[in-house]
Amino acid sequence: MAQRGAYAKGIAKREEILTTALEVIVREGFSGASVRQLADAVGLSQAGLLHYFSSKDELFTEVLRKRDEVDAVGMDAAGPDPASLFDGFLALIRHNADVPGLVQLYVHLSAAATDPAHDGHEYFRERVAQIRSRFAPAIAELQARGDLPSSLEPEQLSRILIALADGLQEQWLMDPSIDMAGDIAALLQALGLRSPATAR
Amino acid sequence: MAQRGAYAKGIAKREEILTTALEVIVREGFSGASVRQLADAVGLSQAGLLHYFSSKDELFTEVLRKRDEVDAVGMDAAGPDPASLFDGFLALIRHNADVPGLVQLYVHLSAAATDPAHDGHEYFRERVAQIRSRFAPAIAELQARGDLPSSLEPEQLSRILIALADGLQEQWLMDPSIDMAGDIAALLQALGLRSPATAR
DNA sequence: GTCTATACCTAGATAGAC
DNA sequence: GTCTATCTAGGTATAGAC
Repeated sequence: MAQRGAYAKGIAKREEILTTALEVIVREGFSGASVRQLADAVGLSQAGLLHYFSSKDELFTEVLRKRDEVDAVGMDAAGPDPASLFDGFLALIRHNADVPGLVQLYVHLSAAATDPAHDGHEYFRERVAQIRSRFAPAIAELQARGDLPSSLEPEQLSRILIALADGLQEQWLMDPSIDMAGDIAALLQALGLRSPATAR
Repeated sequence: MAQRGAYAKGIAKREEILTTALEVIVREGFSGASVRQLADAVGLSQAGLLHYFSSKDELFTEVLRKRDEVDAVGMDAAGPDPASLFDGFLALIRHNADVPGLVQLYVHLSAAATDPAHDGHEYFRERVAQIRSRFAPAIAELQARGDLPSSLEPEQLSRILIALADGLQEQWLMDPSIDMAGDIAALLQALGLRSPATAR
């Protein structure tokens, strides 16, 4: 099955490219990283690299998707308590402070992807929707338990937390001395949440 | 004084360019607005326009500064009550929903300006610092009055509100059905604030 | 199916004429 | 102060070798 073999090889190469790109961005940051630059790192020509991706924007979107996969490993270890979802959320944000290059990529791309014509538009829409659909039930449960104010819609608080995380990443890039996870934890605490993550 | 005259004319032209650019962006949106495009609208060549600005990024940064000037007119009408500061803040955000082009410009530029080499870097740093220095005292006063929880540092809550507004603008561009000001007002209310702005 | 080489296009920057 | 012309960088498209 020559076809099957070649196909599998293509998939593998794609994965290899994404993994390498992720490493390069973590190591050297994303300051206007060009396709040629990444192509060099992978040992391909620029056109060779774009054989696997339809555009620069798609390539970088896939890099983020790859990052999500890697991060999900640590995130999915959420316990039965709804509050533990926030623990994972905060752990992720704490982790972000160790990979400024990826934060740059994320901030840059999420801004560009607001354009419906951008190759990453759907990815970001789905990402927000997915996080919201995870958060909302946990929030509702915590509200029922009296650990979060019921005046906020669960979907609304989800949106707020996502927006807050995004905005703080931007501010953190401008001034790395701020504590992104600390700020979010403090807000959750001020809203009445009690959990390991907000405990100081 | 020919020099003086020429100087004044240059200033005036600069203002004219910024005003026109603002109008164009409001009217046609900022979807990869190019320098040439704006130059056409002003009746100049691309090089002619860049005679007044050192780069594209500086030009667009100045457009935002111009927007701030215009907006400040409505914002500075804050009353003596510290809570009225939030009224102005929310009014501004409500107004943003009427000018998607400017929100696009803001989101795009604030992401790009996280790079210290970006011409708008200092502008955004100062902008955040300025808003923070306005918010913090008002927050402290509201905390003393028991209208906001004291567990949050005033500077911290300032950062949170700025980040939230920025993040919501991004989400709103992705999905204009969300109510940016409504979400922020709901959060302030959940934190205990009572004011005209949060009243429904 | 994988990849190189090359040519192309857009767009910002810059030099120099007027 | 403003233009034309040119330079450069970078993303994209295509032809064709393997």
